[in-house]
Parts: sequence; structure tokens; C-alpha cells
Amino acid sequence: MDIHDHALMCDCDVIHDDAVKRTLQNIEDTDTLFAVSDFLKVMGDSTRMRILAALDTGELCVCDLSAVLDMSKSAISHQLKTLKDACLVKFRREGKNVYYSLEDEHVSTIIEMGIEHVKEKAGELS
Amino acid sequence: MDIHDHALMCDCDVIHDDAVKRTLQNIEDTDTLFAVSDFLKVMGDSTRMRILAALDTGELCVCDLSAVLDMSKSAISHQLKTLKDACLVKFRREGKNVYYSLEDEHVSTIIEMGIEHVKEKAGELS
DNA sequence: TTATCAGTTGAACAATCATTCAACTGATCA
DNA sequence: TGATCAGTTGAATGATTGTTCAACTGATAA
Repeated sequence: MDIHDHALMCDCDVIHDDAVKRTLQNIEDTDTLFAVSDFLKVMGDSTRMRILAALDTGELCVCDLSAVLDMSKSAISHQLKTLKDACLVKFRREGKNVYYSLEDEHVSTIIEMGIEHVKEKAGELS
Repeated sequence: MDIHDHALMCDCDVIHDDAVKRTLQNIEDTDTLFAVSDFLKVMGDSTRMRILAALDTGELCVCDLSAVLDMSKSAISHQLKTLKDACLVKFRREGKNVYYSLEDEHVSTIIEMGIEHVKEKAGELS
């Protein structure tokens, strides 16, 4: 009755009380971790990743992206909104066209790091 | 009739044919980009990210993770399987317990980079 | 103004996915 | 052996989400 202040959902006795306490002290705060997973989730979709990779080669309008990815303008536009809300892309209007590009160098770096990681992993299998 | 070899789904005329061609030449191949998004998707969930952050402080058994995250062993175990399948964590059995830890330093680096990125973005808002 | 086209948006649908629940395995200890 | 506990697993459920469709906006050109 007097034990287990936090383990409401834990359906077992705490085995390593010291390890649990140490982890709770050292782990990054939950809000930050939620923000990190939300951020990575945006890039964790193949359509959005292909859009980002396309924009990494230079700015493009929605119609061009539609042709490059071979998908409808609507589908592209919906995903561009998600990327815009997450501050991964920016845009400028020029006449009837809207040109999208990566928000900053930081985004470009993360994309290229992801590609590097995957290629390294693929290389380990040989 | 003679134009538009690839733009099957594109519901418009290609506006910048040169930009589209240039992008198709320079963009990373689709298979790689799918692999990148699949990889990031695994880390793009708050429960899995919290598990990874916990393991980044040292190895833990399922019961300990259950206490740290305040979630059921079953929920944790399901997500550990996803992380295991993606080669982000490894495990060892010792008696009745199964101890999980990060697969390698590489994973640790990526987690910490994500945290850095989010904190930088948060700092920009002040 | 009217027509046309690039792009956006909301609702609807289908697919994906995280958690719960219950049953199960495998190891320890009496 | 039988009981207990850590952990796994499959099915079911509820929530999230990507794409489609249709209607819409906003800018250009006749």
C-alpha cells in the first residue's frame, strides 16, 4: 500500500528500483521526447520524404512535384501543408505558381544523414 | 499524345519540363527514400522514442521500462518487437528477465541529434 | 467580365497502427 | 511436480492518417 507511487500501469513489482530511479533522473523530459517523435514522424512517410528529397535538389512548384512523384496535385498539396506546419519547407508565390523549397540547411542535413544511415546499414549486409 | 511519358497521375501539363527532368536525374532513388522514411517512422512514435531515450541511459528489463514509462508490459513488449525488427535495440536473457539496450552508438547519436534539433527550434521562438 | 489553370481545402473512405485483453511460453523456486 | 512471475503473442478495438473526390480560391489572359 505504501509503495509504488508511480507504477500505476505497471502490472508487476518493480524489479530494479535503483535502475528505474536512475533512469527517471537521467532521461530527457517527456515533453521534449514527444516533440522529437512528432518531428521524426513528419519525415517518416515515403511521400513526404520523396518531396523533401526532390526539394533538396532545388525549388519546385506543386505541379512539378506532382510530375516528379507521379501523384495528384491534391495529394502533394496535403502533404506540403503538413511539411509547412512542421517548418520543414517554405514557399513563395509567383503568378499562378507556388514554389516550395526546404526551410533551411538544417533540414537538408537531416535528410542527407538519413540517406547515409540507410546506405551504411545496407552495406553491412554484404 | 507524344508528350508526358511519366506524368500518368499528374493532373496538369508539366510546367517546367527542365526542372522536372533535372530533379528526376538528381533525386535519390526511390527505394532508398522508402527505406529512410521507414527507418524514421520507427522513431516517430512517442512510446518508442521514450523507450529509446530510457535505454540511452543504460540497459533495462521490460518490467523496468514498464515502470519508467508507466505503461503495461504488453504495450512495451509490442513496441520493443518493432524496435528489434528495425535493428534499433538488442537484448539478452538472464534468468527470468530480458534486458534491452540500444543496438549501437549510431542509434544513440541519432536520438541525441533529434533532441538537439528540437531544443534549437524551441530556442528560436524566444 | 469570363474562362482557364495552379493550388488549396474539407469530407469521406480505406488502410495503418498503438493499446488492451487474454492466453500462452519459459525460467525460477518451493 | 506445481506455483509464480517476466515476458511474448495474436486477435480485437479504437484512433490516426494518407489519398481521393469535389468544390473552392486566386491569379492570369482573352
